[in-house]
Amino acid sequence: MRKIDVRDFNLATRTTSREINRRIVLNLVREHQPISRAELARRMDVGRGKVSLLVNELIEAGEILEGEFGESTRGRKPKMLYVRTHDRLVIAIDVRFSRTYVMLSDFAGHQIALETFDTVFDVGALVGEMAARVKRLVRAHGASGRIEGIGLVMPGMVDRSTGHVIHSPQLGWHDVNVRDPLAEATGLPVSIENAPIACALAQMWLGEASNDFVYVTVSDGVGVAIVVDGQVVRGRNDSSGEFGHIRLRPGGTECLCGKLGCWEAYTSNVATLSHYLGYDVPPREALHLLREQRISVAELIDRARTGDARALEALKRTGTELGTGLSMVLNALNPAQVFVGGEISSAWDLIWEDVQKEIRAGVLADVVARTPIIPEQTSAYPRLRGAAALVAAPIYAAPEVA
Amino acid sequence: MRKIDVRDFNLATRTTSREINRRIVLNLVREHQPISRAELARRMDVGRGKVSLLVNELIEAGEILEGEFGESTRGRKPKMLYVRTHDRLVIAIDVRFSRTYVMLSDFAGHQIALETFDTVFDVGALVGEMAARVKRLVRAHGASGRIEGIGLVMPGMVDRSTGHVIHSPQLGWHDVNVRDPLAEATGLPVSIENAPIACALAQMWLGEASNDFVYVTVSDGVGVAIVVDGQVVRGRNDSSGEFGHIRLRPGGTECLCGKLGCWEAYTSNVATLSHYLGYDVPPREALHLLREQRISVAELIDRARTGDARALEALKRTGTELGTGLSMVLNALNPAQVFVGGEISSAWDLIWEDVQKEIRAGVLADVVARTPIIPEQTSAYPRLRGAAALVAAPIYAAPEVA
DNA sequence: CGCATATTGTTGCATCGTGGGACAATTCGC
DNA sequence: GCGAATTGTCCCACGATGCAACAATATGCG
Repeated sequence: MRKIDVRDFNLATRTTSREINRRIVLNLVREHQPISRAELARRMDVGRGKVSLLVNELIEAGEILEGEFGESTRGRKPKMLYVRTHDRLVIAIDVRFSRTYVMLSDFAGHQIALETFDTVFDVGALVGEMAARVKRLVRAHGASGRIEGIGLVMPGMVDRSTGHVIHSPQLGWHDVNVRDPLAEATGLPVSIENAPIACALAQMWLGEASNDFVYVTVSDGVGVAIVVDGQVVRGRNDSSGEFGHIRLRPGGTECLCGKLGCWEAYTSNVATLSHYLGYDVPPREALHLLREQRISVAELIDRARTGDARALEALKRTGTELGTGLSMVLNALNPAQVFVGGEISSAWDLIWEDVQKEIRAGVLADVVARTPIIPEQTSAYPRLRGAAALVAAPIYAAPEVA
Repeated sequence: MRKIDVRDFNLATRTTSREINRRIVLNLVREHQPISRAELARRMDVGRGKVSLLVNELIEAGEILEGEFGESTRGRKPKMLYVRTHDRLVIAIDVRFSRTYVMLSDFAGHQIALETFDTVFDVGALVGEMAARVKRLVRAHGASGRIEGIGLVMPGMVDRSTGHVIHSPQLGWHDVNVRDPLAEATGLPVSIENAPIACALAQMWLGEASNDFVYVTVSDGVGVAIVVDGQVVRGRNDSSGEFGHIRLRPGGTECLCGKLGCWEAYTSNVATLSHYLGYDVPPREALHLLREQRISVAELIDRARTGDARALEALKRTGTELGTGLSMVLNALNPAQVFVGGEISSAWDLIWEDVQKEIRAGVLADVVARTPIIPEQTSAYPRLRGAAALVAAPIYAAPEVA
């Protein structure tokens, strides 16, 4: 039951019904491919006549295509339908503190080629480097299809509508327009998003997520993307999901944000490192060690697996703190699923007990404690898949109505 | 940008476009009444012809009505349109621990008559008493219109779809069906909801709320209703918004829920009382004092206003804790507005500085600290208005599409 | 093979929606 | 009294759904 916003509503025009139904068909094909027209008609509970019309329009538009004939126990064999993905290409870019990743993928997020380079902090230089890589990738592997756009994941706070990076401590940027220069340099449309939301979009459009979930990213900091009813919750100032800066302990450890006792200060990669090195290492110093790759969480996990008791202890401590924070998220939002991304997820078998124990202790109701918590490995490149999803999602999203 | 749920979608039928546009017209009239057909056409950017059709259908259906002629600088005088509310009546019921409130109101939430009685904890007796009051109110004041339904606000966790009270510590109920017996006893449709969500609905449909906000109720406990994009966020187990049981301090004060250090344990009415009486009063005892009306927060506020320094100190302490918790909510959701309901809101002038100070300290970005925090007086009967909104809202809500 | 049966996909028509312009009714200014 | 502006209604072209009939195709069985 949704209230209509009388200052910003969408009237139904003559073609609205058709658009809605066409989009539903497209999504049904996406989820159930291969699927026949008749099967679609059964699932949608409408006549095959209308489905044929809608399907033919989608084929015309290049959204879906007909494949081989399918099997049937009796009667005419169905012609199976697929979403067209293999020859629709996407450039996905993930800018991180140390390195920038540029991937060429198809519309389903399948990797075709991947390049990386050292991130440069000057806007012009960064855009130039990205554009050069894009052109090279397109020249080398772009023959198999059309490039539909660029999805760009930036660290920090971004304004999706203007394409500006509003604030990025990692890059030292304030209100920098990166979308338009990149679009101009490449001639491709660019969508920009921050990392947690991109990861959430990847799960929603290319993964296994339901329509109401939360994606927690654990890296230098801790970010949370909130998805309600299939929509990302952005908040009034594009700054929802800052669970990382909710205070876990009054007068606790100093956080990179300057406040004391933030959740992030106990469970980020920086914090994990601090757990290992001992608390006399201040967070900024631990951050520098991490960034200069003198030590990494991945290495810590290696050490823990090969018998380093202190490393294991540090990870388990992070797990405990992670569980405490997750119980906050669960209490606040009661999502259907929680995804956890970041290096720490590859130590999930080592820390899960500790995570779970804290969740059980911190959550109000037993059913909520049983919310599925799903680790996602960094090796799956969730950020890059998210960048790809940025380009694909608008094609499949529901039309805005009423 | 919303993802379509392929397991639960709504096809556009032949009449969908009309329904969408009719509902938009209804809401425009609701917000801008009195308004003419021509003005509607301008706001909607469509021809007056279509608006006339839609308006006439709505008049036929009894949703809106024509009033007197309006003014215009030139040309034919417009016939003004109004939402029909005065002769559409609603029964609003608010069941609280000590007393139950039964109100007869019109569709706009305007009170026509109000009765109260001591809450009885036996389901049958409670339903009987409620039904008797409803019948009496309808006999006495119901001549002016048709009763469209009953909105019932229950303390604790409710399942809106089944009409069951799943868990109510205040009443000592577990999984009790209260909706169907009341519907049968009165012959009226009954909608059931918990208190925070009802208050949020009242603000959204009868008040000044935007489409993305949060309603914090402070009473025996602390509850938060979350509204995103004009929709209430219920969560997987109908238990979202339990910010009250996020831990503020490890090993802190015992909460009524049994855990230690919950926000609720520091800012509920029970907590405020504890601040006044001194912390050696355990929460259950403070709760009993409150419930037996040996002392109330309203009285505490009176004392503070008449020079009782300890009372003022207790309130300010509650304000500080309230601010801490609100900063959590702001960090987590970045809503456009926050409403605060409960007895404490009538001491807002006394505590606002303390609230604001904590919000400033606890929130990550300055803009977020400037989120409007709006106290709502209990004298406005937000729960009862919410109960009324329960009946009215489905009439005005957007049709579910795609 | 010949035929009944079942299934898929297409076509046609009735009905109901928007889109847009012409038209009558009404009021004000000159 | 007349022109101009404004409101509300009417009408018709076109687009979308809803439904049923129809053609195409495959299987099973005598």
